[in-house]
Amino acid sequence: MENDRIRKINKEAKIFKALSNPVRLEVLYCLLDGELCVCEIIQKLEKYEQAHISKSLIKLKEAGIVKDRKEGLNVYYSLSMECIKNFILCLDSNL
Amino acid sequence: MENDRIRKINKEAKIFKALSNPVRLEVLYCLLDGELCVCEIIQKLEKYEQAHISKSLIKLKEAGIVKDRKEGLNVYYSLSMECIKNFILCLDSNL
DNA sequence: CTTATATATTCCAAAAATGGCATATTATAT
DNA sequence: ATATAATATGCCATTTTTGGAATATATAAG
Repeated sequence: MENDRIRKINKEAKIFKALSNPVRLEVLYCLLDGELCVCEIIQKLEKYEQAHISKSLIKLKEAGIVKDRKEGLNVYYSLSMECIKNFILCLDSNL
Repeated sequence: MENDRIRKINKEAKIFKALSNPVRLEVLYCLLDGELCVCEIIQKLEKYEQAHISKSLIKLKEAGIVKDRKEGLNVYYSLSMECIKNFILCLDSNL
């Protein structure tokens, strides 16, 4: 159906929108090598506020780019799309 | 230098931002199979205004995603990054 | 039950994106 | 010089995003 195509495009647009912000990209970079808890990401990106990083992760999650997993007090995030990592690395080597 | 990293991230964010809009994505889809002039894109996407499509192409161009080539009255646009097509196709098969 | 730690949420003003409409530019042909 | 076709640009009201500061929630430990 034509509507499927439109739904797909909108979903893709949402993915790209989630990636269109430098802070969210930095957060994503942190996850390229594997799962991290929020606190570890906060340590790596200390220049940003905790709330900012939390919001960034949630936006990435809503777009389906990362998934999360709760363990005690911590929440662990990791990439959930193979495509994304490849693309980021491809961009990286071409910019 | 650390600044290089930041410049790179900002450039990537710009690329993602350019792709974060459904109309611009539809325009990009038109170009996946090769070069087209603006008038051909307008025909394919007749539901959108000419000005809207023109602006979309320019935004994609500013992000470095497409390049253009003038020939008489026409302007031909085409993809300028290999990564992008691969990523779009990968997304497409996973959504 | 109180405290501490990790993470998420709310509120909000400033900044940026969106898209419609009108208009401008550029190139070609007559 | 004029007309026409293809494309780009400017203006602008509306919507959306951004990020800071404060606050809330959840889990664990004492």
